[in-house]
Amino acid sequence: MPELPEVELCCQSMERWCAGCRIGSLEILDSRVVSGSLGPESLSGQRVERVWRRAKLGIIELEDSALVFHLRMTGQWLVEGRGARLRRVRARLVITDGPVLLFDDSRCLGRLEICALKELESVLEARGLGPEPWPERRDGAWWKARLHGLRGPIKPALMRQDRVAGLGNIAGSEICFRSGIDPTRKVSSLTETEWAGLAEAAHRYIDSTLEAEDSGDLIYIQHGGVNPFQIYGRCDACVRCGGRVERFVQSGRATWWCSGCQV
DNA sequence: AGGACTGTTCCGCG
DNA sequence: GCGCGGAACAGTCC
Repeated sequence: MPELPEVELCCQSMERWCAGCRIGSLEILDSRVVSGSLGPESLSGQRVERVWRRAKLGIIELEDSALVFHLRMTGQWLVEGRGARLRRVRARLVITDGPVLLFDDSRCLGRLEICALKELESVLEARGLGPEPWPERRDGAWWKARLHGLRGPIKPALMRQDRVAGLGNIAGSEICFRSGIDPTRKVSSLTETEWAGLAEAAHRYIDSTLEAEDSGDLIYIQHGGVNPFQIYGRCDACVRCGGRVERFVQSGRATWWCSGCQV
């Protein structure tokens, strides 16, 4: 469950489950998921100070070290023993006087990186991430400046982690739809009014997705959940004009759009 | 059987 | 430098 809103909710849950508690141990069941300058054993006995998000990364900050996780496509943290369907458990994080947290990831694309706390800043910096689009209010001028110089279309530009961090393929389609902008429009062609609308749409997309998904356990569409999005995955009629929603491949990723609403 | 999938990284081409 | 296509990672779901 991989974009900014899902990672944000994951970090909030992790914070509830383990902040203030101590790590018993981190057991790595699949060595492919782990990397970093420290080994898993270095986390044992340390208190969890906080869990926070940067782009699509989650950071479990401890007294002297940090566990940075990336869920990629199919990773998730689950509480052991709650009956959730497990696909592939790659690591177990045992919390003293707390739950056992499972890092479950069917495709094994997700990663855990362990580093010293004093290295955390440089570890994050090495990712080359742009600034956060949320929760701070960003205006049209900010967005225009962030994407300035890109010659391609707006939708893939929104997914550039080095320009604005945290937006993914779903967000790209959703923000274009909500702001009424054709996803194939060149970045350089957007007007001031459109930048302002895009800024508003980005913030509303994140807020409303958080609200829609913050109902206990997040269930993804293909697992029988309700589609919380306005355009993404909507094979049926457009929610605004009733017209036909189209899907096409752009920069190798699916883009959903309504030709009636997006100019 | 075959295609699609919310992410990232790498390579090659123009 | 830039953008894009494709592949890779590896598995599940339809």
